[in-house]
Amino acid sequence: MSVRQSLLAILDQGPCYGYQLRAEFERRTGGTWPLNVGQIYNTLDRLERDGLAAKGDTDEQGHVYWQITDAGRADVQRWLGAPVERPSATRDELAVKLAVAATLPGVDARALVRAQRTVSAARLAALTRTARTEQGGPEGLAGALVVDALVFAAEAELRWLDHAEQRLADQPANAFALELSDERPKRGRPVRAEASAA
Amino acid sequence: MSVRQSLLAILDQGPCYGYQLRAEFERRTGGTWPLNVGQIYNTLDRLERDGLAAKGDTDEQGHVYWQITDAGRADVQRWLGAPVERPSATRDELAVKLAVAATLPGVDARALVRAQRTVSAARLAALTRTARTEQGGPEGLAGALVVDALVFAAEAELRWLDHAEQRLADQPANAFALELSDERPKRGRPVRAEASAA
DNA sequence: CGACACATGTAACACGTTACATGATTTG
DNA sequence: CAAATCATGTAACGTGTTACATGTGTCG
Repeated sequence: MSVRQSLLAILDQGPCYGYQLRAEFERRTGGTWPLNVGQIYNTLDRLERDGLAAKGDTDEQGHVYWQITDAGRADVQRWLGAPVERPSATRDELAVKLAVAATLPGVDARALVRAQRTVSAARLAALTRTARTEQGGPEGLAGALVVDALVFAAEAELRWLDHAEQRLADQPANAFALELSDERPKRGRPVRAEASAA
Repeated sequence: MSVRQSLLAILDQGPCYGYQLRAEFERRTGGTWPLNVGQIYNTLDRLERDGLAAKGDTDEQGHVYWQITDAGRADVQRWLGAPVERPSATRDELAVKLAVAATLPGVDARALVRAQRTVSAARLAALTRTARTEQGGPEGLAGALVVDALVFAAEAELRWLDHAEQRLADQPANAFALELSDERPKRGRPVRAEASAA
């Protein structure tokens, strides 16, 4: 969703052609997330399908310019006006993995945590290095913002891993282990506690 | 990817039927991420297509049991053996949005940050409340692990938002603003600095 | 000329997600 | 009986992602 919305927001600044949109997106996000060009045209087609953008004129140089529509402008305003809501928290791949792994009887969860920690720490170090290298100027500022977000997230990941190892260490070896539940749940209407309305 | 892999890892514990898989997944992740049942059957079909699981026998009660295959077992081992690698950092929806928004001339980025902060703080508070309520026992432990991950992430998000507001406050109002770049990049082979190998 | 970047586009796929249809079973 | 849950499954869609085909213009 964020690519689509970002491209639309950029289109709101004025007509653009495909390659230009990619350049603008990468410029405004510090080049942290490279975009496959194909995705641009893809997304543009979908925006057109949804009536948020329209294929416009073609340059003397052959550049195909796209324009935002009124509906698109409204969509951008809605996007910028509303905070990002994570649907009961986006599933975090690492958290899912660790939680599931910790409940598997045969798995050494602590080893997993330690291995992950090494990788995550290396990533944080690399990010910190990047953060120091960030340039000045508007583009650099935006880029710094993004890198900071990644740094903060990486730090949180590390803290969580340490915290998780502590928890695992506090418990006997297989305290998290879960066998497959054999309970055959009874079908049918469950027993309700008390009377409901009317 | 995490749902798919998790289901496969659970299947590695023994044959399961659809509903059971959902129950196991939710049990092992503290019920934090509810799963639509349809997705289970969907995923099972895809696992079968990829040769990682196979449709097995049917119960007297009509339960359709699925089994993991050898290839599936190998896949689980690979999954558990390798750390989670974020492809140059998964795009963070909030970071993208804020970075792009900050570079749009007409947008009040600080207001955006403040609005987001309110929402994020509320989420953190709710999570903290959940964390306190977590139950004991293996399931509770796994659930606590997950909630902790969310708490750490939410804290990082808040810290980043504050940090971002600081950065925005330090700069003159439109320091981040970026016009559409008018540079028409020249086509053709770019000028290389020096000679390359061979 | 050949390599390479610019530029547009198509086709397919992956995973996740939801809506819907169907039926059995149990309980109020 | 009616309602609710358990249970299986189908069909469609959305975004993101990649591979591929095609062509143009420039520079060495």
